[in-house]
This record gives sequence, structure tokens and C-alpha cells, in this order.
Amino acid sequence: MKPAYLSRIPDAEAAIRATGERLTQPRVAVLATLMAADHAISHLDVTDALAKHHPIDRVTVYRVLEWLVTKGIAHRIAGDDRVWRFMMTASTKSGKGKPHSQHAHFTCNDCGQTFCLDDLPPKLNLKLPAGFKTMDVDLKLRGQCAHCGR
Amino acid sequence: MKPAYLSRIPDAEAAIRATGERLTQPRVAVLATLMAADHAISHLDVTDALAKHHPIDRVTVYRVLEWLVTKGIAHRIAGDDRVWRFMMTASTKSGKGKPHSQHAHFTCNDCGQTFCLDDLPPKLNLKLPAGFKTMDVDLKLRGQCAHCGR
DNA sequence: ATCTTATTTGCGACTCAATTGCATCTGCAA
DNA sequence: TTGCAGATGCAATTGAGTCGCAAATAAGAT
Repeated sequence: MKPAYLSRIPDAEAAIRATGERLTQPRVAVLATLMAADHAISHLDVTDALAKHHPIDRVTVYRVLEWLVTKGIAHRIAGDDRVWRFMMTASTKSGKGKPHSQHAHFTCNDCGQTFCLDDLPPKLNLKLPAGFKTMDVDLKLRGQCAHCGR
Repeated sequence: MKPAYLSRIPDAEAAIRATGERLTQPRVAVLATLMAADHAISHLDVTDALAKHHPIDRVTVYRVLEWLVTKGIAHRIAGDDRVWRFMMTASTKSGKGKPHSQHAHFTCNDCGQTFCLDDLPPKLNLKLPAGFKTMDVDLKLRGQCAHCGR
């Protein structure tokens, strides 16, 4: 069976071209891998997924991932194991708009996968102490995902 | 001027005694330091704070901090710089009850300090995808704190 | 189609928070 | 006071992420 990311290569190329910057093999491969994932993945997940058909240096994976974040194509999640995980931004998935500054992540205590819950939160009106100004919100949930729950 | 944590030593001793486990100097010193902090602090902050009067090995600080977390006295926050920071749980502060499973942290983009916002959220009723069960909620805010904002 | 050049990649070395193994020490109860 | 399970200190190790630099390459210019 072929790796799932192969089918996302055309999409990845289009997204990278849209940035106006260089279209390189590592960028295409990493972005396609990210597009094929339905949950947040680590740099190591990316490296492993590409090892067979598109081997890429670890450092390059780090740099491409970081580049995707600065372009607003992906976003970075701090895991409980001190490992960064990356995921397509919801806006990129739907193909338009800028990165959502407010979103929720769900990490399964059993399988360890992190999912991005795009629909949440409907609206949380927080009352901060006087003088505090919020610029970014990140809501993290831990529990049991649908797959591990049954 | 004396270190602020000295005045919390009696409180720290009482809290440790309440766990029914051993009362040791490192545990008292680390917990008193945590009690004296109004924001989340790293293991290095603890080590430095104690360096003069109660020098403690780095590894012991790590272990005591982890022990405090398992006892529900403190909780651990994953920072954006891959460094763990620790803070008293709200329930411990008020002196009763079990660790709150739902709380908010505010990290200042300017000074880098992380504060625990106990009052929040008033209530966020999340609708998860079918089959997902939430066991823990962590809300992280980033922005500008009251001190840096003026 | 080939050349030019700014960017990007790969590799090795490095940083640093955090962890582990183990010998020594110590709080606490008998 | 003593015995010892549990805690501490120290040295070595792990592993994610970063840095410097030479080699490779994408994309516009010739």
C-alpha cells in the first residue's frame, strides 16, 4: 500500500506556490505528510513517514515545519511530553482565510494522538483581571478519543 | 532582605505532613518556594531561589516537583520554550479540596511570566465529537499582563 | 538551454532541560 | 538507639531542538 501523503502532493505544491516562495522537494513532502494526517504529528512522525520514499534530514524537517508555521499554513502544539506537534490550520484546510488564533486540541490519554477540534469553542467570553490583554487562546483537552473509547 | 519563601516554611511543613509521607528538607524548601511565588516557576527558578540558604541538587528539585504534582499540591504547565513550570493548585492555596481539573493559564508575551487564572472559565460547555470523553481541560492564554501593559 | 545567485538543504557539532543508575544518607517507627 | 525503606546527591546519559557552514538547487536572467 502506498503512503497516504503521495496523494496530497499536488495540493501541497499548490499551497506552497501560493506563498510565492520556493517550491522545494522537502517542503512539498513535509506539507503533503501534514495534509494527510488527521491529527497533530511530531517532527519525528514526519521524518519516519518520508524515510522510505523521500528521505529528508531531521534538521530540514524542523526548518520546513517552522517555515510552514510562519506562513500560517500549519500551527504548533506543545505536547505534554515536551515534543512539538504540528497540524494544518483549519483555515488552510478549508482553503481560505488566515490562521485561527483561537482553537482547541484534544489529546487522547490512551493512544496519545492529538486532534484539532475546529468547531470549538463556540465563544468563550473570559473576564481577565484588570490590565490583562489576551492575544491568543489555546484550549487543550485531555481524555479518551472515540476510537479508544469503545 | 530575607527570601520570601522563608515565611512559608511552616505552611509547607503542614502541607507535607498532611500527605502522610516523609517530611524532608528539600520538600519543605521547594514547596515553600512554590507557595511564595505568584506565578508559575521553572525548576531552575526554584534551584536559584534556594541556592543561598538551602542549596538543593537539581535532580532533587525535579523529583520533589514531580512528587508535589502526584500529590495534587502543585501542577505542571508546558511552556512555549519547552520548559516545565510549576504552580500551586488553586485548591491547595485555599487549603482544601482536590486539584482543580479545569483551569486557565495566562502567559505574558513581554515578561514571559505565567499566571494562573483561578476564576476562569466560568463555564465552557463544549460539544465534542461523538465518542470523545473529556477528563481534563487546560486553557492557555497569551497576551500582555497588567504590569507590562502600562 | 545555460548561467547566476540567493535560498535552501544536509551534515556534524552543539545546547540544554530532563532522566536514569547507583551509592550514600536520613526520616521515622520499632 | 537502631534498622531500613525511601529520599538525596552526583555523574553520566538521553533526546528534542538549534547552529554554522559548505554543498546543492530553484527560479529568474542571459
